[in-house]
Amino acid sequence: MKPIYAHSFNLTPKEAVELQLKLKKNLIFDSDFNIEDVKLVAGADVSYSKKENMLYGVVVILTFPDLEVAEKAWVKGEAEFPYIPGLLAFREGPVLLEAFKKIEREPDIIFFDGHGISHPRGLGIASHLGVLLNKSSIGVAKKNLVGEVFELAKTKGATASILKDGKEIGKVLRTREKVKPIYVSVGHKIGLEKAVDLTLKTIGKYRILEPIRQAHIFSNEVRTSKS
DNA sequence: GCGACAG
DNA sequence: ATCTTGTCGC
Repeated sequence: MKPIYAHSFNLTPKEAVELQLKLKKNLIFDSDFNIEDVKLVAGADVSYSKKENMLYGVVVILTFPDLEVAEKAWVKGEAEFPYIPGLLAFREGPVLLEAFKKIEREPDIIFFDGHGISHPRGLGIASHLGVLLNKSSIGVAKKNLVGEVFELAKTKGATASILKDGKEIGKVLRTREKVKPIYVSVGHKIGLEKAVDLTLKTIGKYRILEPIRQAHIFSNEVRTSKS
């Protein structure tokens, strides 16, 4: 995969915020995305070596709806931007984009480990990289970042709104009965209902959806064995 | 000023 | 996220 847009990630936090506001204008919501046409889904994640200050970005391609791993790519790169809530894409984006360049198969959609538009300025890592790659994307986080989260039933598949300024910016989703929920928001080129629906369809036997789970496992493998 | 704060 | 041991629960 190749990004259609490119920009420097070598920015100050203030410049990064300004860029987010510009990139946000490229977001497309609720396009004619069809879950029935999905053949391949991607999961992207990053692991970090504190000792070496290195990031390991990985992309895993899974078949859909069978969820079998079909392709993997990884890239090691120096962590040049600090972790700042709201600016995660500037830390993890570079190494993930390099990993996407190595991927040969074209996924129909990408799941990112982090938020989409459920973000202080409406442009989390899933939205940001979705725009640069011109690809449908969904943000799936394990913790909330902004907005008010409502209670949800204990049953698998239960959802509740994440509201900010009176608007629904994402959904909390229970992926397994009585297990902590995950936080789903639109990244790019898809609507919230379909994003939640597709996320639920990528749940295997665990709390975390298979695309992200496999990416997480793989990123830890490359960090601990191939470094 | 204070508290919150994806990975 | 990483570092890091044992421990509680299905």
